[in-house]
Amino acid sequence: MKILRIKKKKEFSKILRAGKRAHAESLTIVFLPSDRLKFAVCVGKKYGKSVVRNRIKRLLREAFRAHARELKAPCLVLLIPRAGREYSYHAFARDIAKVFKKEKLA
RNA sequence: CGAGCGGACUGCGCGGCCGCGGCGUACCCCGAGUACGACGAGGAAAGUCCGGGCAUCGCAGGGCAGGACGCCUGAUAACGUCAGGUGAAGGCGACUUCAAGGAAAGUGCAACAGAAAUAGACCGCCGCUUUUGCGGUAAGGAUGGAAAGGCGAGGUAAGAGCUCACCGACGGGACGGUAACGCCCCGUGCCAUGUAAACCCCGUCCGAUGCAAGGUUGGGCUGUAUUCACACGGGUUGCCCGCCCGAAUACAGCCGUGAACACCGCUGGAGCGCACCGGCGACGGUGCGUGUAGAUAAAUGACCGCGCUCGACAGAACCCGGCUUACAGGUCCGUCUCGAAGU
RNA sequence: GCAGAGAUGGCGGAGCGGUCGAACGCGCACGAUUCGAAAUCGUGUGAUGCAGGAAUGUAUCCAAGGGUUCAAAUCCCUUUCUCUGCG
Repeated sequence: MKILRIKKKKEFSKILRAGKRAHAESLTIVFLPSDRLKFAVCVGKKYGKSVVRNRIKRLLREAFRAHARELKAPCLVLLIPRAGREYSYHAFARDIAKVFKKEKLA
């Protein structure tokens, strides 16, 4: 399954309006069933300087990529990290897997 | 050996594996396809504080207003930058720091204190007069950031550049230097505080807007209304003059419609490296070599192994030249400086 | 990315070279009024260090650091943070 990016503003507002939210310790996941597998990460200015924001985005993208193959059905996914002091790949990966299992997507 | 000063450089490395970005090549089921290949953030990419390129509006013509800079000479595309000097301040020294023009063009301001603040007599001192006042005086006291150069001697009723020496200031001249300025000589008893990062004066410079600039495609027709060639409307920098345009704007109807989109701008440029030549230097010239990010919800990460000093500040967004600020450490250079010891 | 504005007591917000620790309003504390409360009226009210039994006195502080000036919340420079506009 090809992994695509969500880019248009219309798609973002559609997910935020109709999607389902799932909360974990390190992040919040918003998802909506669709015909294609697409995702995006949401990292605004409140998370820190550009270096910090880029770091968070990379970790989230990598964590999602690692677990995306486990998904049964294609859907639109939005990853929103919880603002804090420490951000780690392992925490993100663990929580993504946990949410997929809990919501019976995987 | 210890403590410094100045300058230059560097900014974890190597291997494996799964991914990311545009580019090139190949293949196919031609599509936001697949495979392979080389390449892929910084010294500050930052702050946006200056200067340019570039682009559009315009025509850039003038005046006023406004802004920036400010010792001298040079470098440069340009600068508020850089280099070499001058002066002042600091350091034993190597060296470092400085918005460093003009206060006899004018205006303003200088609270409180103090007798008095750009002008003067409170105490004191001296003379006259006799209960007190009048005059002289800027040595001393007291206030203040500042009280009409400082200090010593002469002089005097007491004093005072009143006179003289030295220092300072101002004016003139000679010499050296492109110049800032330095140095020497002569003269003037010395017309007079500070502030120009207060207004200002003098000199030099500045059109406006910033890639969300801007360009390509983004349709055509009809009707109505308003304003208008005897100076009205619109545009032009804040204002005035002047100049430019001849049409502009709004609404309605019909067909057309991806449009907060796509492509261009978008990286070959005052480019980088080396050598030689000119120059104290900034820098310039010549020759040879080199091809080195270009995203747009926005590319560098995860895991494993090894090494060590255990990895700081930090992420390109049109491009350059500077400035400023942040930064774990490490390396190199100097007929550099001071101190100690030895010879 | 580009352009611009601001930061003053617990909060809002004047002051823009001297008498300014700083107007005014809100809040807070105490008092009056009331059986009690609200409303109203009056008085007071910044923080920290040092001295003092206390009253009080004194030094520093207007985002932070430096500069100009006799004197800076105010003028100049640098930094930090906050806010606004721009197809």
